[in-house]
Amino acid sequence: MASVWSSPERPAYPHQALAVVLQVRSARLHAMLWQRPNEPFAGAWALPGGPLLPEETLGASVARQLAAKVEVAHLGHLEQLETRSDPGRDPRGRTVATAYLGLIPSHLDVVLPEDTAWHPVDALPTTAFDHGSIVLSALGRLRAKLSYTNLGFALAPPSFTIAELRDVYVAALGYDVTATNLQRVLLRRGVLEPTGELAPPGRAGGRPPALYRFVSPELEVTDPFAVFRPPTSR
Amino acid sequence: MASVWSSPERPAYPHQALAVVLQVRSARLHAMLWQRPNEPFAGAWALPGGPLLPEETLGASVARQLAAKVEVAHLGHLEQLETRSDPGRDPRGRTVATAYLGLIPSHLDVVLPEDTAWHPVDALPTTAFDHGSIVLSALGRLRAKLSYTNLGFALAPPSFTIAELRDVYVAALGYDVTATNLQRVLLRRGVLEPTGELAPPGRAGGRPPALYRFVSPELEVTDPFAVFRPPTSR
DNA sequence: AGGAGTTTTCGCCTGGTAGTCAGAAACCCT
DNA sequence: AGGGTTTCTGACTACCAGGCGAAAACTCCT
Repeated sequence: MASVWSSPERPAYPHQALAVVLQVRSARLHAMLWQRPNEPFAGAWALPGGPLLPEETLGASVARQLAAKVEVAHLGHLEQLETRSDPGRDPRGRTVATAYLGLIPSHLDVVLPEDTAWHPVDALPTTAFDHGSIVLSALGRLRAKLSYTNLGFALAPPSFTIAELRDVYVAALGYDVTATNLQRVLLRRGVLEPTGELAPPGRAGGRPPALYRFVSPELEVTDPFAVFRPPTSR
Repeated sequence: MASVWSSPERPAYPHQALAVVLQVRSARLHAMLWQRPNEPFAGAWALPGGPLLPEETLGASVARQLAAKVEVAHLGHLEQLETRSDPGRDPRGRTVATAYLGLIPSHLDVVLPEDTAWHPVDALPTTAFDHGSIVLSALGRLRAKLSYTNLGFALAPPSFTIAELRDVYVAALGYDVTATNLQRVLLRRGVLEPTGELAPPGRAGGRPPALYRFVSPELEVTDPFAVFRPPTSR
């Protein structure tokens, strides 16, 4: 055991950082994928990513690789997901990959390179390597955190009406939610606050909706969901 | 970007698998650590772990490294935590480490090697590298999952009284919980079931408590805690 | 054998939160 | 001015967690 430390061994394997970048576009949740020109998996769609450099953290590596695709400043959130190490995950030889989850607010219109495109997560094309299952893993993480954190800030525009926010949540969660509940819950938790302004009504008329914003652009757990929580904490 | 795939580059860095193994002992939550004999961090306590071998998954690697310390069959649960990649985390040179969380049921009396010992998590000794913060990360994961999954099965004996189970939860969570609530909640969720047997009362007398067991030894999410859940799911 | 002490078990009550629904409010268009 | 549309607000219901106290079941001591 100590030998590991006393002689940091050479090899290991190429380590790459991958990113599952998600955005709500046209009321559907999309993942960013690029199409592989070469074997293996030529023509299949893969997650953006690349090798970890000598003096780089994984987080910095992901950000650097993504810079080739999008404005990194557009990322509303970036967090580590999991590390895949199956020796057979790349037919050419062993690689270890650490996947990240990246989120882009829905109001940003991202210009992608030629080989890269958005794909609805509920209708993914043929994917390369284990990237399909990594996308599913990212989806699970996003959906869980949307419910018990304020993570919505990373998917929503700077300000929005409750109806617009509802569309974002419906697309991301994949099931219907009512605007009434969304508003009441997020307001009580202190996740949302009104800006004081109103948005113009739609062309069909209707009462002008109030505009809201997320109170904090930092990830916070807003529902402790600790069922055996101590009496004083509630 | 494609170059990454077409020529799997050499270097990368030594990749190791680490494990935070936790067990409730004498009503306190303990972490398994071994004392480093050499520099750096000579005398400090470190997490068990070691290098990833050529044909090994990270999960298998962790299990193999732990076999040097404990019976792997004793592990009630093992899951990946996170991957640390800070270039400065090892003063001798760069390493990347993937940490796992391992749990051992409280009734097993694990015999540890000479250099290895259990330490209460609320009074950790001086730790090596970034291992102290990794233990804290594991703690957070355990405490969260105890509340919304059936993870307790990995910390508790095969059968137990509610009072015994309460002691395990109190130790693991770090705060007081009432036996009444614990019983009612876990029973309603279908996590616990009575064995039908009774345990003998303590030496002071008292009503003989019923024995319970966890219904499933597999990790399951028992509280969807999805606040915006669809109507039918409840 | 009976009573005191101990521990578990069960039922009731309370408070807080999510889900539903209907009506009021505010605006556009004809 | 009135009908259509959308948002907002409040009331009602259901469910669940937390707290408390009484009843049950047992041991020990006298």
